[in-house]
Amino acid sequence: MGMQEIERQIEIIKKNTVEIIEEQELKEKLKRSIDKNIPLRIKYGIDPTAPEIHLGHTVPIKKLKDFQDLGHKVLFLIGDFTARIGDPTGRKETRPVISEEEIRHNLSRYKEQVGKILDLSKTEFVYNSHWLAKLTLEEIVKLASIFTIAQILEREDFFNRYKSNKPIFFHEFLYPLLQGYDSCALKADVEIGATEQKFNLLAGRTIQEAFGQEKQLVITMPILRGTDGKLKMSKTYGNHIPVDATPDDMFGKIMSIPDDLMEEYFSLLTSLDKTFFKKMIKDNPREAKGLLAKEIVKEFFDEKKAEEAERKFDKVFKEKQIPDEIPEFAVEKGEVSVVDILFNSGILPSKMEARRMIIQKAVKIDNNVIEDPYIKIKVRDGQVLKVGKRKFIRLRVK
RNA sequence: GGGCAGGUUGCGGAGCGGCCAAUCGCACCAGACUGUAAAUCUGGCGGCUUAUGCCUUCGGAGGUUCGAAUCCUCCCCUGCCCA
Repeated sequence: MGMQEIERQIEIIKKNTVEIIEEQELKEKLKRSIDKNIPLRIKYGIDPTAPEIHLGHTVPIKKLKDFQDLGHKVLFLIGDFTARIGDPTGRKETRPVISEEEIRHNLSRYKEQVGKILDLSKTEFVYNSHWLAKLTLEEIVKLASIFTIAQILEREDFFNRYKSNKPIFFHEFLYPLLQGYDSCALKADVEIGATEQKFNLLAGRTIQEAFGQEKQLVITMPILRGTDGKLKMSKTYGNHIPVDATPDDMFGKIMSIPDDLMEEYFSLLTSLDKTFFKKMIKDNPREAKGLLAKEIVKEFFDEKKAEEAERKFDKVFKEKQIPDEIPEFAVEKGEVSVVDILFNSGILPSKMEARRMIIQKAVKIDNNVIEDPYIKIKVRDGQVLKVGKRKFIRLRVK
């Protein structure tokens, strides 16, 4: 049974991965795990400053779920200490220390979101401040002595910044070292991360070895592109789909992705058969996208919610009707400036913007385009004001 | 510590005494076209009760000038080179 079980597990583990370093080590670790009945320790770390998980994060988290289903132990690392440094991207510098309270708050949010994929009762949440805050200077120096500057500069981000005369702060060098040290502290057998994490993940191996531990396996997962179809999904780029979006919102966002992205989403975010969805994308892209959206919503909510989201979506965008529930805004009796309504209801950020929208014929009342930016109207109770394609507001007379 | 080059509206990057709310590209928003797609085309993209008007903005604080993002002084920050 041993060999077959190993092969079975490897097949599941390999799905959707970009790279496994080293596959031979995986076999050995699995063999020992099965023989001795000791689960592998699977590490995955996140940055707790942004307590919002999006579909991009779910790609590696789904891999964790695979491991969990195979009986291994998932260690979900909250990088509360490393967050103070910030994973070097050149975008942000040292971040403020987050408070105990924020951490606790964020953790509950994480659990809620991660719980949509992982079995929380089998997941251990750990904080790296527990060991990193206690490091002595001596230990830090030892850590720093494991790498040369040239090695650290191999990291793509550092290299690019160095080359283009952009600032690299010394503490940023610490980030991969500390992340690697986390692997020691956790005695990780496997660390999972997106491909962009490869350098940090490999640092874990080096550091574990330097500390006399067995090296962790590194499994890299593809980076999901965002709704724009170009850049990686990230809140900073505004192209993300949050896990805790409403079903309707999630559905809508998925429908807005470019066609080219469908295959990637099907493959990384659903468990549908590849031949099946490939054919469907080719034959009927619109239908395929609808199915994709429904499948993903179903994964995070349930079938009923998914179908409802689809219905609402079709209603607004296919049939061009007014959505079921829209926000209301009360206006005075008598003549009211449309610009004022647009601004005061919060639907647009400024009056200038409101005027521009009207000039661009983006504003409609009960489906009649408003042309005059200075017009005042007498509102009838229940009229619907529409801006662009997706902003609606129902007017109520006070 | 010294020398040089820089810090401009979300980002990149022009401007270098008035015509600058500030070229342009990206992002974003709207319209047309559609499958709410994408691509493309067009327009917009600091704010203000409607403006040949006013206010805020070009690292920070002062100053010169009728007038400064543009000149001067000091300060802060970044890169490169030297030590």
